[in-house]
Amino acid sequence: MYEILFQYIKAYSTTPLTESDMEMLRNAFIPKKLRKRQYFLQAGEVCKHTGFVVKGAMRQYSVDEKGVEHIVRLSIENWWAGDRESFTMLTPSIYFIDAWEDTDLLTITSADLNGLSSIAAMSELTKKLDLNQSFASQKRINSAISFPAEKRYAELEKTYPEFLLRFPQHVIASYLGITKETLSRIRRQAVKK
Amino acid sequence: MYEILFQYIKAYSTTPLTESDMEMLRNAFIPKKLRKRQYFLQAGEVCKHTGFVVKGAMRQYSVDEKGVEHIVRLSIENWWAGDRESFTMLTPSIYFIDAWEDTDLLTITSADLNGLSSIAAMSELTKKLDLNQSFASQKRINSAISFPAEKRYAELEKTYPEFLLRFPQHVIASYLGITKETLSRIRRQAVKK
DNA sequence: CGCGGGTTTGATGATGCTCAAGCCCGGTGG
DNA sequence: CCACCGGGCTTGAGCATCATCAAACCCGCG
Repeated sequence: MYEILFQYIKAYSTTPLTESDMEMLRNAFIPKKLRKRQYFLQAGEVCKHTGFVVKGAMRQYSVDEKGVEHIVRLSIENWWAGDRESFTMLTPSIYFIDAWEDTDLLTITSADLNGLSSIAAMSELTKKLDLNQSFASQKRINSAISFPAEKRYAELEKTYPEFLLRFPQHVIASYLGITKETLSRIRRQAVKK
Repeated sequence: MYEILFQYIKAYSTTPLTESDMEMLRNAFIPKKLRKRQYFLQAGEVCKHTGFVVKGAMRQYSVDEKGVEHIVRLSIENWWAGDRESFTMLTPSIYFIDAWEDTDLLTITSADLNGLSSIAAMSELTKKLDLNQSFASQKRINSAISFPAEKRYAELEKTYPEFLLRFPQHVIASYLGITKETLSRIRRQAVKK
């Protein structure tokens, strides 16, 4: 279980992990299993843990006043789940996070994560992740305001093809900010070409 | 000129700036003046400098195949201008950045910025900025996929009222991902209430 | 006075949503 | 073995939102 996390950290960092580093990581990260549909976070709560997805798939979404879900983030193996803002600021979240498949996580609290900053590879990792997150967000904002639904779908297909295999269409539609009906029609058009 | 930057850094950090810190900052940050409409960055270039806005207002935007501008970011005093991804990865940018008003910047290269990480207040600052950027992006994505134009405008009015005073409506419209005509009509409706 | 930049208004049409119905398919239980 | 159910996907009709295009207006400024 932890091996996967170690591999992941190594892949992201230039400095190796010592045996004592790994010991610290094993102590700080707590395994957690979620069954399909089980909540990892509910709106209104503070996101006390962030989770590394060892196996499974998760959704992060807001729910509007009409009860419609709007998916802001999807996570599968080797991704993270958690509301970064709530987690670091310890403020109540506006998002729900739940498991879309049965999922194995390695979870950690904000305090424990800060405690790991002495591990060079970890501070390197969190910095890179924050940056990558930033870049991805910028692009998604640009897409959202610049392109029609059809193009955004094509882009998703290219950028994260894994998502299309792991999540049903209505989830993908919500991620793109459109309805499942619209996505269905877009795909029919796309096939024609 | 540098005083404003120092004040800004102090406001964001818990550690004070020493005289030698300030000396380093003065050496690393180069003043630059831009006239209205002058480019700070053009698509295809690598964003070699990021700029702290001492005075003025700037736009960052992409241009689609029809030649339409899509504004992804607006910066005024005490904000930063630059394409974070291109700047840190040294890859060509897809964005244009130009001055909307005559603008005074303090610019710095990626290498020089890294060199400043020895100043505690600076590494604290960049970390906080990255995080804030992350949070803001997440919210904007959520808005873009969840809410109709009218609500997004109301949100902008609440979050960044300064923007409405500094930029003309067609710029705001582009930032919201709608046309100037739509924004004009939205505002007429809003006044009625 | 005329010009340029910005805003407004109207008419028309595309895009995407809502609601409703039907289909497909892989369970589950009689 | 089949009936039924639930989840997901598709299709259609009507409607809301927003874009496009074109024209007019407003106003500060040379």
